[in-house]
Amino acid sequence: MTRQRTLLLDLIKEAGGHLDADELYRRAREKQPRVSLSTVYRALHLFKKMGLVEEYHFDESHHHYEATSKKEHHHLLCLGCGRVIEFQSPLSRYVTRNVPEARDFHIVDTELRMTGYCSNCRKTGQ
Amino acid sequence: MTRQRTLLLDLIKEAGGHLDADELYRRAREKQPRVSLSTVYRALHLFKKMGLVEEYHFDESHHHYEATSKKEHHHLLCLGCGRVIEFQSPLSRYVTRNVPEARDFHIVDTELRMTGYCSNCRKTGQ
DNA sequence: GTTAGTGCAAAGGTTTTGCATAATG
DNA sequence: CATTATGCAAAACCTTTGCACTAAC
Repeated sequence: MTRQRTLLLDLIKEAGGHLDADELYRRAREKQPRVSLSTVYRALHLFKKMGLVEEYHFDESHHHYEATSKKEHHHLLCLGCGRVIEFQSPLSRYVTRNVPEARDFHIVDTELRMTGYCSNCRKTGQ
Repeated sequence: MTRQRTLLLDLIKEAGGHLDADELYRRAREKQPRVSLSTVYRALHLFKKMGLVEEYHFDESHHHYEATSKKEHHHLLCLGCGRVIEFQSPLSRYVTRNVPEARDFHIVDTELRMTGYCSNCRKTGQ
């Protein structure tokens, strides 16, 4: 555990939500101006492997990361305002119970991503 | 509609499963040796916007594309052999019915991606 | 001290763009 | 013939890697 890794993990945890590598890099440099992007990526890989952080594929271009939480949760992405709404739902249980193809599958990870328009954006005509 | 786009759409449809841009490019060149990768990407964007094709985020690096099917379906990815198993499940209905946060959301798209180990890979010790 | 992590810059893979040429309607 | 799509090469974007240097244990 190095100074950089401690900082990065703290930032991820205190962010609550999801960060991308670049945002994490920017926040890290405010505290330690000399951290490099490589360190950020290397730390993210490490944290992911250690199970401390989870990687999400929200949009087409790049990834988002988030501190692993105990509860299974998923994301709603609003196409209007870009807001990301988290919700809890035992989807992996639902799927293992209801989907024959999944029955003899040993599930490691479940990622549900729904896109659409939130109530606000629907009112304002998107 | 140009010669290239017709070919590309045909290839996507006849592939059944999912293709990435590069695979599509390779197949296209077998029929029309001079198509370019740019054309492939431009066509994929267009098809996506037209609703003819859907984009999936299976792994971290690049995207996969698939002809839009009528039935809602999702994917199981085996971490052992790389196999992709499709299954049908009315998950968006399940979520809109059971998740309060989703109730006043107008859902456009639902993408569930589960990773794990298929029965074969479990038997052979992964 | 030895091992592992860092910063920098350069390379990697995927996707996008500018521009002149060619094809479409 | 005007408009739109194409091919090519170059750029952009995100991520990874090589290597000399520094920090951790």
